[in-house]
Amino acid sequence: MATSTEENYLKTILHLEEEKGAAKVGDIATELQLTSGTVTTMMHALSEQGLIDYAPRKGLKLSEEGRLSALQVVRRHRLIELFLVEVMNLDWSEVHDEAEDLEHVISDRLLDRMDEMLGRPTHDPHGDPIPDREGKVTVVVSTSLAKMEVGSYRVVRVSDESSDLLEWLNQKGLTIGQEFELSREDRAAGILEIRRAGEESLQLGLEAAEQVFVEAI
Amino acid sequence: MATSTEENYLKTILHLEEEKGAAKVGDIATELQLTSGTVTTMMHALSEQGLIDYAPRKGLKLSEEGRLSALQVVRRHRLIELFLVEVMNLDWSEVHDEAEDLEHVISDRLLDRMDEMLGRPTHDPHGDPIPDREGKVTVVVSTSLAKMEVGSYRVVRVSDESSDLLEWLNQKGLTIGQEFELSREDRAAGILEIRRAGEESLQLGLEAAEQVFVEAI
DNA sequence: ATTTTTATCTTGATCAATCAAGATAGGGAG
DNA sequence: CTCCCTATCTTGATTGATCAAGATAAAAAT
Ligand SMILES: [Mn+2]
Ligand SMILES: [Mn+2]
Ligand SMILES: [Mn+2]
Ligand SMILES: [Mn+2]
Repeated sequence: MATSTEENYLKTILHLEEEKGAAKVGDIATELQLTSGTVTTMMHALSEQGLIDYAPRKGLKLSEEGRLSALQVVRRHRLIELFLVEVMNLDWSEVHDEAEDLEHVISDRLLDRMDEMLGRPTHDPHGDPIPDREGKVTVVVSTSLAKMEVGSYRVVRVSDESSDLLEWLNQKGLTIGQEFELSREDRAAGILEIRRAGEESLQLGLEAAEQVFVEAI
Repeated sequence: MATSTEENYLKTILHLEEEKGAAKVGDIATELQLTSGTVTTMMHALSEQGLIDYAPRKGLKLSEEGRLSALQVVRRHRLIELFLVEVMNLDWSEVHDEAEDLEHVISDRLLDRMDEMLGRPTHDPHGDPIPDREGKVTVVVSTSLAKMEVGSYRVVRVSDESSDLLEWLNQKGLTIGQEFELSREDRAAGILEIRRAGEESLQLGLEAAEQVFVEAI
């Protein structure tokens, strides 16, 4: 089996492929906070194991086997996050780091118990889809709030990387499923205004809005 | 902080000190399935960090700090085991291995949630005491069933090392708290006979009885 | 077509954890 | 008092993961 280090590389490559179409050595290094030389070395190792197709200097991509492995890690990560929120009552802002470690040690047995206990859920606390045991993923259609025009929207997904933003969103009640009106977009000032029935209006910066994904309603 | 490898060494040393009075390099090697040279190297590292008092060739023992660290790992291990049995509904025969890994990655935060959820328990599923946050441990008084004479007893603790034995005990209803009568001890043949009201009598070998700890009633 | 830039690669080194093989110290046997 | 046995130690090597510094190739700029 892949070591936890390798699992983290695979997850990062999958993430970059989904985000930017392809994973480059430099991007992997940035995301994992490593030097590119270190990443190059690991690319050889992963290639050796048939987890990626790697042509030095030309590019790399997950092999079918690598993609499945990566999806299994993502599945573990997201199920664990949901478990921590639903069963352990931790806040959605504090489960990511914990899951980052647990995802590498939890047994299939225990994972299945969690899955069962949670009723075979399809989405994690941040709105990300949970791959099923075969690696199938429901696509979540959504656009970053930062790109939207004035109108009515529903929160569909939130980036789980910034704990601070998650805390703020939670405090303001901007959780998954929440509906609201984007009442003003002041691109020059980089500020958006959000309004909900019976609530005070809120302002948030574009950088924050980048992390919130919505669908029109 | 100590690495998981170091945590496992500390736990083993604590175990040996409790079991045999002192931990020797060779015993640590046997228990962790390593060569003695490897253990010697780690002894220098642990000594360096002030976790053990080590005099080459003379002996070693946990320092106060090392003892507390070891007890924290044991606390994590046992709380996790209990959580897996009580909350996750895993069998007491399958939680040890899982806890062996989880004990090194779980956060204080999550551990405390488990502790809270379980009602600040004092004993794990096998009857072993759970050290409190300060490392205080309730002593469990018990003797191995293998050493007992015919009479009435209550199961107080069971070794958690043999998954097979745990499964068998569970199937026969010989769980913690269970009372029974030791009706025959045939030392020559290495067989003990156990009887309970309204149940068929059971036979078990001395090696198995070694692992079951009881108190007279 | 050259030159320059820059991402990627290679190399030599380090650190943790480990083993195999051989050295050694100390407690017991004679 | 010497010899020997055995547990413990030391040494040299390996593997995984990493970095710093320098080499190189492909793309971009001139
Ligand atoms: Mn996450
Ligand atoms: Mn991780
Ligand atoms: Mn255990
Ligand atoms: Mn362990």
